[in-house]
Amino acid sequence: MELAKAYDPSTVETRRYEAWRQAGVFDALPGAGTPYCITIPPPNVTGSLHIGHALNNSIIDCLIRWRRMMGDNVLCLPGTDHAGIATQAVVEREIAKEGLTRHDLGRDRFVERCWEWRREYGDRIYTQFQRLGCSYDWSRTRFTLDRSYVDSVYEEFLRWWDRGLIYRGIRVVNWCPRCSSAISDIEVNTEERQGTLFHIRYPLEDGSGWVTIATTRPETMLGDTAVVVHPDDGRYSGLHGRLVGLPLTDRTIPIIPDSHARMDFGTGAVKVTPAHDLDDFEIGIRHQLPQLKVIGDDARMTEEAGDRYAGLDRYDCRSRVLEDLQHLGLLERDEPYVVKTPLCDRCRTVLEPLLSEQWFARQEELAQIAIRVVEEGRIRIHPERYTRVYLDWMTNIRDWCISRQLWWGHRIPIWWAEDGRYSAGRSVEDAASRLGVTADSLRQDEDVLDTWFSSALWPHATLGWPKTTDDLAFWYPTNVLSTAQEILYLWVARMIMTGMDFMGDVPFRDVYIHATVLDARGERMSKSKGNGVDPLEMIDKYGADALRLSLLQHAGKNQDIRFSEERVKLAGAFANKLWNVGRFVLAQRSQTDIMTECEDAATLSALPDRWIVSRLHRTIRAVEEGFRSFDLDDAVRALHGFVWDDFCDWYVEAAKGRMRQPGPDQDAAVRTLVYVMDQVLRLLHPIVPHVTEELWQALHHSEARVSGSPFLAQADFPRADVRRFDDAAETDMDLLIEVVRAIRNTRSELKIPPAARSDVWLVPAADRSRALIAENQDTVRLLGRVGELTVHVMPPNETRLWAGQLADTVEVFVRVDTGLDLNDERRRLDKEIAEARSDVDRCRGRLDNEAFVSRAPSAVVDKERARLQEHEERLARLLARLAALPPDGPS
RNA sequence: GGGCGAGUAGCUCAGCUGGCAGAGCGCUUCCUUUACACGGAAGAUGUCGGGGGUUCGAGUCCCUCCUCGCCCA
Repeated sequence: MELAKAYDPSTVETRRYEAWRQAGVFDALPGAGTPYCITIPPPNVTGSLHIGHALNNSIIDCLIRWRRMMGDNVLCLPGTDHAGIATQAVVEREIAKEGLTRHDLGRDRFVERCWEWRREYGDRIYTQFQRLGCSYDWSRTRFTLDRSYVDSVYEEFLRWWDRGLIYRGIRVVNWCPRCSSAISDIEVNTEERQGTLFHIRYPLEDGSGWVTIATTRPETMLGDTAVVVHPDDGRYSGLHGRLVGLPLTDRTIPIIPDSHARMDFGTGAVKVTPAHDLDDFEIGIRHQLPQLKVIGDDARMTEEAGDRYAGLDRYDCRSRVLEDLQHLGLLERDEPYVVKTPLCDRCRTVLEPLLSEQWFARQEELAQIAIRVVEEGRIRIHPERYTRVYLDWMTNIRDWCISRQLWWGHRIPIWWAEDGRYSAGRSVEDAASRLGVTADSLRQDEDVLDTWFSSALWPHATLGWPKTTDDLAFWYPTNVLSTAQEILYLWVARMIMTGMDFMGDVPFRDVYIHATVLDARGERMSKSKGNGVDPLEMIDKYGADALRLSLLQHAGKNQDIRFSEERVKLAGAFANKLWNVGRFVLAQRSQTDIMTECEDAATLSALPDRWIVSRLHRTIRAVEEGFRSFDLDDAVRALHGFVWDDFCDWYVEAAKGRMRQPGPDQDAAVRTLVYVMDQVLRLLHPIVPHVTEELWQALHHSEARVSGSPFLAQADFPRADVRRFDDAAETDMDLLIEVVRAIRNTRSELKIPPAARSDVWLVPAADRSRALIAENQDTVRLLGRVGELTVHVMPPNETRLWAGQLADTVEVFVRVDTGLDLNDERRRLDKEIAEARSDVDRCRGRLDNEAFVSRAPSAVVDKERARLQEHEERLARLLARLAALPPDGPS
C-alpha cells in the first residue's frame, strides 16, 4: 500500500470508521469474558457537540477502546435525554414562526410536534460522536422517552410512591415565568448584574423608632412576614419579639432572633419573605411564619400585594414601591450593589423563587445509602477531592422537586378524583381501583417529571431494568461514569441513589470528573460570549485524532483546560510524525523478507534494539498506569516522548545505518522497527484511533493472521514486561547519545557545515565505555556525521587541530583542519571549567556538612560522593586539556 | 460567606511518596541529509507568587498573606 507523504485525516477517518461499524467492532454481546461497561452521559437531544462533549467522549472512548483491546467484553452504550424544558422551548420557537403557541395546538398536537422534531434532529449528535471516532454500540441507543425507558421511569415512580417517598408539598422553587414551570437547579444560570441595595425603615409599632433593613428587591417587602436579627447582635437585643409596622401595608410583623441574619451585612436586620426566597422559606418554617405569595406565576403582583400593587409587573411594582417609600420618608438611602441574578438557562428570563405546590421525592433515606457507598469506597470519585464535595452536598440534601409544568416529558402517573383525592397508578384503571372510583371519573395530573428524574435511572434503565435482561445481568454495575463537575449532585448522586435502591448495587465503580474546557484566555466558553470552539470545525480542519489528542493531553486531575486551536494543530503534527515514521518502517520492511508480525524481543542483542525495547516497556507501564488511574495526560506524555524522542530521533536514525548491509543486523533492526511500530500503534490506538488503524492495516495487510480480528481496534493491548527493562542498555545508550551530542555541539560551535564530515577522536575513561564505543562506532559515526573515528587512551597530540569537549566520562575531540582559534577554545574551556568547579564545590560543600553526612540516608550520601568524584575527574581532564594547549600564538 | 483548584522559562503546562528544575510551542543560528519543513541539528531562557517555619536538604511538607479561576450558598 502506498501511503501519502503527509497524513490527511479527511481521506482516512470516515473510511476507517465505516469499516469498523460494518464489521460490528463496537457491537457488544453479553455472556463471555470480563464485563466492562460505560453508559455515556446522555446529551440533551436538542444539543449539538460542544467542546465539553468532545472532551468527555474522547475520555470515554479512550477508556473503552483500551479495555476492548485488553480483552474485556466491552459495552459502551450511547443515548440522549429528552430535555423537557429545552426541547419544549425549541419547538415553541418553531411554532411561533407559524404564529402559534402551544396552547393553540393543545397538549397532544404539541407533543406530536416535539416528536416530529426529535425524529428529524434527535440523532444529529450521534453522527457527531461518530465523527469523533467514538466506538459506541449504536445498535443499543437509548432515549429517555423510548417506550421501554418510560416503563422504567414509571416503575421508579410507583415504587417510590408505594413507599411513601413521593408527596405533594408547597415549597419555594425556581420558577420561570416565561416557561411557566419550575426548573431544576442546574437550569439556573446565576449572573452578576449591577443593581441597587435599598435601605428601608420599618417603624416600630409603638412609634419609638425603627429598624432599617437592606434589600435589592423592595417589591418583595409586600410579602414580608418577619424581620430577623442575629441573636448575638447587641444592636437589636432589646427588640426581640417587638413588632414593626410593615410600610405600604396595614400589617405588623415581628422582629425575631435567628442566626441566619449576618451581623456584618447591611444593617444586620433582614426582612423575611417566606413565599419568595428559599432561605426565607426555611426561616419561615422554623418560626412558623405565614407565607404570603405577593408575586404570581406570571410575575405579576397578586391580590395579596394590596390593591395599589395587584396586577403590576414585578419591576413596575418595584418602582411604585420605591416611590411610595420615598414619599413616606422611609427610604433611608440606596447604594450600587452587584446582585446575583438567577436566569433561566433556556430563555434567560429572570427567575422568580416562588412558593408553589409541587410533587417532591423524599431524599434522606436514599441519601444515607448513597453516602455510605462512597464512604466505604465502593464507588471511588476521581479526582479524590470531589469526594468531600459530594458528601457535603449529600449530608445537606433537600427533598427533590420532581414536577415540571411542561408537556414534553413523562406525564406524572397520578390521577385525581373529583373529590380531590389522588393516587399514583400504573394506569388509570390501577389508580381508579386504588381510589375506589371509576376510571372515567379521574383526570391525570397535568405535570411532567423533571428530566433528571428519568436520567437518574440511566445505568440500569438503559440496560433493561425493570426487566431482568442479559445485558443488565452481565454489565451492571457499570464501570466508569465520566462527567462534568456541575452535575455531580444533580445527576451522579441521584444515579447512585436509584442504583442502590432498585438494583441493590452501585451503578458504577468509578466516577471521573473531567476538567472544564476554557478558552485560550482562561474564560469559560459560552454562547453569549461567543468564545466557544466548535469541535466539528476542528475535526474538519485537523482531524478527529488531532482533536482527541489535544484534549486528552490535558485530561488528568486538573480542574480546567485552556483550549486553543493551536493545540489541535500541534496534535495534528504528531499524527503526521507518526504517519511518517510508519512510512519509514514500511519501506524498510519491504526491502527484506521479514514479515513477522511481532518479534520476540527477548532475542535481541544489539544495544539500540535492547534499548528501544526497554524504553518501550517502560512506556507501556506508564500508559497502563495512566489509563488505570485516570491520568490520561500522563499516558499521552509518555507516548509522545517515546515516539518522538526515543524512537524517531534516536532509534530510527541509528537504524538507518544498519539498513545499508543485508545480514543479521539488518534483520534484527527491521524486526525491531516493525515490533516497536506495532506496539506503538496499539498503545496509541485508544487515543488516536484512525491514524493508528490506517497504519496498522498497512503494516499487516499482507500477512496471514492465524487468529483474531483483522482490526487494530480489537488487537491485544501491549502488556509491560519487566524482564524487558534493561538498565544496562539504557545507561549505555545514554552515554552514546551524550557522545553524539558532544560531537554535534562541537561541530555547531565550530560552525562546521552540517553536510561536512569531521574526524573525531574519543578518549573514553573506562574500559567499559571504550568497549561500548568500539562496538557501536558505526552508530556514533552515522549520528555524529563523523569521517574518521579514532578511539584512543590518550588525547591527540596536535592540540591546535582538535576542539575538545567532555561527554560524561568520554573526552570528545573534533578535528578542525584549518586550525583552532585558540582564544575561542580557551574561552570554551574556561566556561566548562567554571561549571565543573561549581559542581565540585557544591558536592564538597554538602559532603563537608557534618549534619548531611550523618543524617541523610547513606544511599544519598554515596550518590553524592560518586557525583563528587565524577565532577573532580571532569575538572581534572578539563584542566589538563587547557594546560596542553599551546601557550599563545597566532590563531 | 463556605469549599476547591491554580500561580514553575515569553506562552501552555509536567514535576509521584522531599535528594542536581523539565517538556511542547515560541525565540536565535544552521540544514531541503532519500519517513517527516506538520521536519532535523545546535543553542539561550527560571527570585518555582510573597513571607515565615519544619528538615542535613523544600518547587515538593506545615503556617500565613496576595492574585486569578471554578463549584455551592
